[in-house]
Amino acid sequence: MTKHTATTLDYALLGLLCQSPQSGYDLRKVFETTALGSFSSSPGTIYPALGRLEQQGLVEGQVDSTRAMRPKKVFRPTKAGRKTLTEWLSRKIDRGDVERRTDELMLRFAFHWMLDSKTLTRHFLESFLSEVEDYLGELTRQRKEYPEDGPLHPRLALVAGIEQYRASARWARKAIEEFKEEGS
Amino acid sequence: MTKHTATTLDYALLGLLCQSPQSGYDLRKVFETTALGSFSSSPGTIYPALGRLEQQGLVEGQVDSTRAMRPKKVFRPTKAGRKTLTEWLSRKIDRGDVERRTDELMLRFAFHWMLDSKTLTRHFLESFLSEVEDYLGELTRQRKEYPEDGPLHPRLALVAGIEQYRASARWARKAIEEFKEEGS
DNA sequence: TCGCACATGTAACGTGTTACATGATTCA
DNA sequence: TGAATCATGTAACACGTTACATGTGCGA
Repeated sequence: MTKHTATTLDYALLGLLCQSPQSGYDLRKVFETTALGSFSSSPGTIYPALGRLEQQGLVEGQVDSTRAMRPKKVFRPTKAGRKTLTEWLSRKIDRGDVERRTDELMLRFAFHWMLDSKTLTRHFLESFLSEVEDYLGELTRQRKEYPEDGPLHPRLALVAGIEQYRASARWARKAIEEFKEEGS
Repeated sequence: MTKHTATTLDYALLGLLCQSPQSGYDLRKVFETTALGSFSSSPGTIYPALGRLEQQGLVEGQVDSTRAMRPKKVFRPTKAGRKTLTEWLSRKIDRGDVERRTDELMLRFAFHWMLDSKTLTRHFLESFLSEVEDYLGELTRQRKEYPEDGPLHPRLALVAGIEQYRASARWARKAIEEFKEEGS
């Protein structure tokens, strides 16, 4: 029950378990076969992480008793686990998140269906967009201030970043539209 | 001199020192004020990293003797250091790089000016583009196979990823044009 | 003289990476 | 019988994060 700060992987696991209870092995397959791959690699990370979550009382695992031999420990989130996850989902987005943790933000967004609230999702997208636009301003300024005679490659790398964030901004604007309608 | 595997931060430091010799404090400011911020935060990371690089003989630091009191250790890359860096710059790009280390790839590209070879840079961009297109195919397939009745948010998160990689692909195509001309 | 920017470091801690270890079940 | 897949873990290691420690020089 000790209060530890959870890592991105912890939240990813928690989120997946909220979708459907499953074993460590099942979770590994999800990471291997989907775009979530960037959040974990292998047994050495995932099993200890599940153990930690269990110790903290965020998930509970029970050995599947139907199959006698060949144990399989199926984990499901506890009430505290769900609360921790939703707290994370609704956490305020800051500059650091968009600067160096965009992937984590997208993970958060993916799990937002749990909240089942168009308002909260819209709010998430709007503050995401606002931070992205802010940061885009900063990047654009940096590109403008880049010395004319400086090497070409760093400038292009900067442009690559700008284009990526522009793409994120466009995506967010479009997504906001999808959550504009009234209702749940 | 022991052979250790270098981290991204190590290469970032090495690359910056190839641009101009400077102190740990100077380097920290670079990380704080530019888009490179995602690669380091603070003294606790950067000074130990410099120490490691020095032990491995990749950089050498000498205390600025002009200022009597108030020491300032200026680092510059050794020949081995430059070699390590260029080896990294010309390393083959694989799927894992585009899947989970795009930022590192952009860092590599930024330092490509050191190689001073349009051919190598073009080659870098072409294989980057090819891997990105490959991965885009995979992501698109995942989106198509996503169940119709599945939750909306994960699908949108997937689309966000797709759009980001599309932006990268567009950027790469444009950049390749800039390195098409004959010369150096 | 008060505080800020300069300038360099160390220590504890946790976590990801990599590699290894173990054994059951299924299928060719 | 051998290989691949299912299924869960442990151990060594290094790195990043965070917080702390220390002291100089300069400007208000």
